Amino acid sequence: MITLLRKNIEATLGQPIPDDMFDRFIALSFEKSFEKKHYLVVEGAVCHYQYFILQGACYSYYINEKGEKNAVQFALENYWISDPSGYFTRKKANFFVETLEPTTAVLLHRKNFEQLCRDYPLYDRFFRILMQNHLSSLYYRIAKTNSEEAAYRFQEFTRLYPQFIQRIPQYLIASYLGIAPQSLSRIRRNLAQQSS
Amino acid sequence: MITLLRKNIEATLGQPIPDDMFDRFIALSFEKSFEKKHYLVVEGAVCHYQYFILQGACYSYYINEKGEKNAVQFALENYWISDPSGYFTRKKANFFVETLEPTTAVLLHRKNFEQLCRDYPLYDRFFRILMQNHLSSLYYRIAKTNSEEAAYRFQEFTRLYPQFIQRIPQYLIASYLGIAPQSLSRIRRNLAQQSS
DNA sequence: GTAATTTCTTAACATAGGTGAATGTCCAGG
DNA sequence: CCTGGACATTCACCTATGTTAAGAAATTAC
Repeated sequence: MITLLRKNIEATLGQPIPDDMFDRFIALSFEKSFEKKHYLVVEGAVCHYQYFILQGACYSYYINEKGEKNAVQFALENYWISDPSGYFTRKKANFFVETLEPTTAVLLHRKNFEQLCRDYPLYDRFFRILMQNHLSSLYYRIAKTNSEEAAYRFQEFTRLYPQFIQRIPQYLIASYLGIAPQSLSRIRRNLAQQSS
Repeated sequence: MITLLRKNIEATLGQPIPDDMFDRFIALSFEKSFEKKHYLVVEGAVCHYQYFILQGACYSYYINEKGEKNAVQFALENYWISDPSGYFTRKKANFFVETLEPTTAVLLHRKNFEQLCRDYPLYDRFFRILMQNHLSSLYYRIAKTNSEEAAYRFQEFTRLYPQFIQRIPQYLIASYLGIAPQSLSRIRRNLAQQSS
């Protein structure tokens, strides 16, 4: 199952990596399984790990003043997830990360992440590219969120992430899109009627 | 004026850098001035440069199907701006970048950026941290956009970026916040009445 | 298998924010 | 100094989405 990680690194870098380089990653990380509804990261606590999902599903979210959950990111197999600002700055996490299914992940501690980058500068590059990709998709998302209607955003979401639709509860998708679950229900109904 | 760049790098890294390292940056980049309303990046074209603003102001935006401009990012002195996905991937830019004032910037070509990272791995780290910071603020922005009302978002914007309010036209701030310029006008009036 | 809980749907009503049009203000260029 | 264009404001009206509440459906726990 761990070969998924190697493939992820090589695909991101656009080149194969030597065995010793990958072995170093394995030596500095470890695999762990979690039950459904387990908190990987808790808001306000320090977030020590970055998670690469081998199996399962989880999501990060933030709770606003009114106490509403707002999904920020989803992660299935082959995705990385963490509290981006907390992990890198060692400050308190802004978001929660919680499993949606029984989940197995590779955990990389911040210290080991830094060690890894020192040992193999190619890992510095790997994480840089990972973040570039992340950044691009976030900009795209912001642009769409600010300028398109909810129905369009939902269609775009199903087009880009068809796997998510199957495995993630609808009320979380609604909050990811910035709308109420009832509104998403209504939108789905309208779209279904139109296409029939 | 170029010392602003050095300070930016050192502040981001959290450590001073040796002279030869900074000189290498100077050797691989160049300074250029632009008039107001000049396009630094054009959507659909390849974006070769990353810009560090020494003086002036510019913004990136995207145009949706209806032909509406949507501000994505603003940049004043001491800010970096580019088309994040186009610059790194060599693919076509998604966004425009345009000056709002006469602007002087340091231009770093993608090839030289890569050279720089090869010559000094600390630059790899610098750009990684730059992106981490960028990523954190984008996540924060998404979370707020999806869960807070426009009036709150505007107040948050003025709190975080008071300098922007002075120098950036209101209709662009409105589009950055995801609302119509008339709505921002209304919001400002309501806030002014409340506080008096 | 049944009860308890969580998620989804529907409907009626409320409201934030969009739209279009008119007017005002401020510059920059001739 | 005048004029055209860009930006900001206001208003009246409209629509997408939020809200509240209820019940249906699906999932989980015992």
